[in-house]
Amino acid sequence: MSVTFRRPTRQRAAVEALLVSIGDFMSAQDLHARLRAQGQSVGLATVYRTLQSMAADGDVDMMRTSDGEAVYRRCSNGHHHHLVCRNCGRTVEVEGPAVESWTNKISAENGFSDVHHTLEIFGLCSACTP
Amino acid sequence: MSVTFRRPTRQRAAVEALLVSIGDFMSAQDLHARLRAQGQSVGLATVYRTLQSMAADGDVDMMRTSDGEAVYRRCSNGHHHHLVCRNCGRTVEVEGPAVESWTNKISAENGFSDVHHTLEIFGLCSACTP
DNA sequence: CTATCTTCTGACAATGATTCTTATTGGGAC
DNA sequence: GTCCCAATAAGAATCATTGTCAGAAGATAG
Repeated sequence: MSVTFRRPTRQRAAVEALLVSIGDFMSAQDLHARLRAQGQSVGLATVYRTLQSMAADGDVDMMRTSDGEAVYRRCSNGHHHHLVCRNCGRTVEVEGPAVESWTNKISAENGFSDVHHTLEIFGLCSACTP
Repeated sequence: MSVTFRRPTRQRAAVEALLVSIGDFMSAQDLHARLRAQGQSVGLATVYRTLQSMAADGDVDMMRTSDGEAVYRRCSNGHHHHLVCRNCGRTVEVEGPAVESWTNKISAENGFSDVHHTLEIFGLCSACTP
């Protein structure tokens, strides 16, 4: 568990605060636009770098939308997955101990080590079901 | 199961043949470069369009690498997941009925319908384990 | 507090995958 | 063969992401 030191800067604080206030997945571009709209002056590259370091530290959760764009969210700690509404974007965090053990078993059976996995579920939430 | 009609063209055949002969995941860019190297004249946009339609028809399997690039592979039919070596790229297809039922259960519990999911496992294969 | 060391940041250029545009081609029904 | 329309080629355009590098701002020793 490498907990690299990060300097507390205005920009880092702004990104974190915005993530907290939104509480939902957002792309780096979107985050940057909102910071600008708030009058906060933060560079786009900085937003990217900050999100990457936060993701590396486990402070935010990163996932890719179906078209490959990276989106980030302030997240509870611990490994979990997402149930995402493909219509309204609502996201539910879910845990699956059974999935964890399954991936470990499968990996071991095939001689794979040092594994991690990604699992996302896309569908229509109750509000968006016709 | 919507089986849209596709015109049998030289380009489509070339893409399919190459996917079969390689038998492993490859990006659209890579596929295009190889076709060119073989002397086949196929446009890049055509490769993209062809792969997209093939993926839509279920003829190939699409997954995204950790850096967001889409890669495609001629695949056995049916839903399955992948165990990918992050060092050498070797891929093993795995099936997980338990995972399927788990995602269905979770989705139902949260009121989600019409769901699909993505699951990829990344690790080091036995040959690449130090 | 000041000097200094280092990391972080900002502006913009560069990259690279993917999509768009438009004129052209070729499959297939008749 | 002829006509129609989907498929294609070429390159431009888009867009997320990363690289560059000089300057700014925390940290820390003195």
